[in-house]
Amino acid sequence: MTKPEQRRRTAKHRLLQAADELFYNEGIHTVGIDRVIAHAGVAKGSLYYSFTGKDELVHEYLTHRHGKWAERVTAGIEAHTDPRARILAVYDVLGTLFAQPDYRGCAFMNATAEAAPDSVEAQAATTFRAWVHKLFLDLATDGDTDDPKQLAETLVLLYDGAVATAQMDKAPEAARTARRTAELVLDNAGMPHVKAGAKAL
Amino acid sequence: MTKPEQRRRTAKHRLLQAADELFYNEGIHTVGIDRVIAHAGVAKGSLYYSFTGKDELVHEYLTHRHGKWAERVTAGIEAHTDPRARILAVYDVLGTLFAQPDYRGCAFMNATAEAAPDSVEAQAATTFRAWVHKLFLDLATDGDTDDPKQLAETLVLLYDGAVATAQMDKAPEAARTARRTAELVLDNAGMPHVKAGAKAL
DNA sequence: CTTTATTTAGACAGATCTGTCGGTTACCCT
DNA sequence: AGGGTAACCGACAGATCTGTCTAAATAAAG
Repeated sequence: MTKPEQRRRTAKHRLLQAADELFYNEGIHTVGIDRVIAHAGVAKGSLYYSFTGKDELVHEYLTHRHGKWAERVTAGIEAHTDPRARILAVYDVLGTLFAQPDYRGCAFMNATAEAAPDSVEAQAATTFRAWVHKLFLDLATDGDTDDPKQLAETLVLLYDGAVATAQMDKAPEAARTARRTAELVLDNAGMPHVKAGAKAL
Repeated sequence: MTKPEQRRRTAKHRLLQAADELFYNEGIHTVGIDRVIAHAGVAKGSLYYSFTGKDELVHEYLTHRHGKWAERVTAGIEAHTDPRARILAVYDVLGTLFAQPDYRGCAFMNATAEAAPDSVEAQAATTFRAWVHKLFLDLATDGDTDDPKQLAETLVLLYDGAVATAQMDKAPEAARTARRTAELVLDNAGMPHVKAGAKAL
């Protein structure tokens, strides 16, 4: 709006981008739609033309966060073939996340913190958590261990621990701590070390 | 208020109690002072007579949470003398916390999620985190290990992981997962197992 | 070019939220 | 009894927040 430069993307897209930045950085309840439309450089009418209301905007914000994060994690995993390396890769991706200067924790944990039990936030958080669990359960099942389910639970806990510690203490190194501990857990579960190459990519 | 029964405790005390319940269960930004005074059965004037404003109420809410939790953890620790047992006791206390039906995560993590950088919430969270780190660093130093600092970091990560997982998945068993993993970490750090009794309390 | 979809600006309603103020009532201590 | 503190009630100001609406400008598409 500031300048009559040609409209970059659609209003809906810009709203989503503004919502992503503001909701993540400052919290969902904290940020009003006035702030969102101002940051997007868009009229208020466009928000209610593109979305049914703030709830839908929040829902799409979380959905997109989920999608982007899943892509990033999947890419990190798929760079390796060895089951053990694929698991550890998740914590390396976490490390790159924590290194971002604007890191402010998991969008779903933060949303849950201020969400009512049956809100869109809680809904999105539930499907996100299902994804996290499936992720680690699949990875753990690919390894040759006694109790992949318990292993997966432990890996999820290390994942959550890294995310929370990194946020609360502004400590990006939590990713390495989690990774180191994960290695210990994998050793204990009888997950074999890398045999040959697999440094793919 | 409902009945003219003799005033139970002071208005300030009831406000604090109401704030504790509502802020913890529903979030700080979500709950307005009208809800707080209604739940406390107290006039609005009493709030601004006892506190300078909502911020102070929030600050005292978090301070009291900190104090009560510290007491509880300390009590759990002091039931043991063996360094290893004292560390593991923390995760057992977490287990009793998660078992509470109203458990909704760490008040300080939740507060941080919706807090501005220099808010009272952020302030209280900082001193809480300092306490957590000192707690584990002291415990780790008491054990006879090579790198107590790194050990403490790992234990904090497991603590945070348990707290976060238990909240997100409504999974109280995360405490046992964290404890099990902590044992593994302690073994690896060369922390000796219980020699004799210490099953105090 | 003409129709349709998208976007804009701003005013407005209705709710809610924090904080203030004035006047009144109950309690405690001396 | 008297004086001060604590608590009450309710109304109000001012801000903010979600959502609606109108009417016009602009883009896209046939």
